Amino acid sequence: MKIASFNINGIKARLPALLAWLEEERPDVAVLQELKSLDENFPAEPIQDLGYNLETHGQKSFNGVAILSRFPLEDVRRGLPGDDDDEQSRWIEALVMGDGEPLRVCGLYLPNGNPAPGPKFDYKLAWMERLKARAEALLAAEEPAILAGDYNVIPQAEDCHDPKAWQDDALFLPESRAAFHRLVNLGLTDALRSVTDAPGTYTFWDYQGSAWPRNKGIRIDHVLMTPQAADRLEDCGIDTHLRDREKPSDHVPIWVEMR
DNA sequence: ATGACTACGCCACGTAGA
Repeated sequence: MKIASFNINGIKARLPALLAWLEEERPDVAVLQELKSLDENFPAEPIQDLGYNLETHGQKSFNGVAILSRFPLEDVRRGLPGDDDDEQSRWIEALVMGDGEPLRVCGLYLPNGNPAPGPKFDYKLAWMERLKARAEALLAAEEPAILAGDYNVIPQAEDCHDPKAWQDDALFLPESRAAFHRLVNLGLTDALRSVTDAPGTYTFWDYQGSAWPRNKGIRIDHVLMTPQAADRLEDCGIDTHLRDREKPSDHVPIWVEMR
């Protein structure tokens, strides 16, 4: 089973690119971020026509997450628990009912947090505390689960082209990295780092300043797995080639192959 | 270097992204 995460930076602007990628790579499950669309405006039909069940959690203009699956989805939950006043659409999860044991797939779009310090950074750190609480519950269940998405955190210096350029950024500040490591240290596996320790492995390149041709990227899209899911991990990769296409997202997909 | 992209939305230029 192949599960992928892709920050598409606008479903309306990116539909052709998304459909082409789905047809080529044929992930069994995909979580999407930055839909920037209300659910009622989401172009569901062309995606369903490719054989995907679809669950969205959108909002106007910003944010927005979705799960696509060739298998039936059950127990779909929208919104990260822990703050009933949080109106930003950044979390969706569901049970993927494949051939074997059900797999819980969580799709997340973690807040950017800039400028830091400030209220947006406070929101980011509070959101990460809630994420940790949800992860603790998933781990306590001792079931296969993956948390995939745009984490907006550069975990370590080797995950960015120029650490100095990012040292004051909310994506790389010590508080953000510490919160990410507290999450992983609960007992989750960073899928990409379990298959390679190569530096220069990125998932995002800014549109500005020729960041892509100069490979001035950062690794901020991650797949974290509970032990029961990590035991089934066969491979993990990044579809870097999509960044070379017409009208690309500034992110590229990351995927895992599981038994 | 007062630069720099792209998507969105009360459709014009401000906000947000990272």
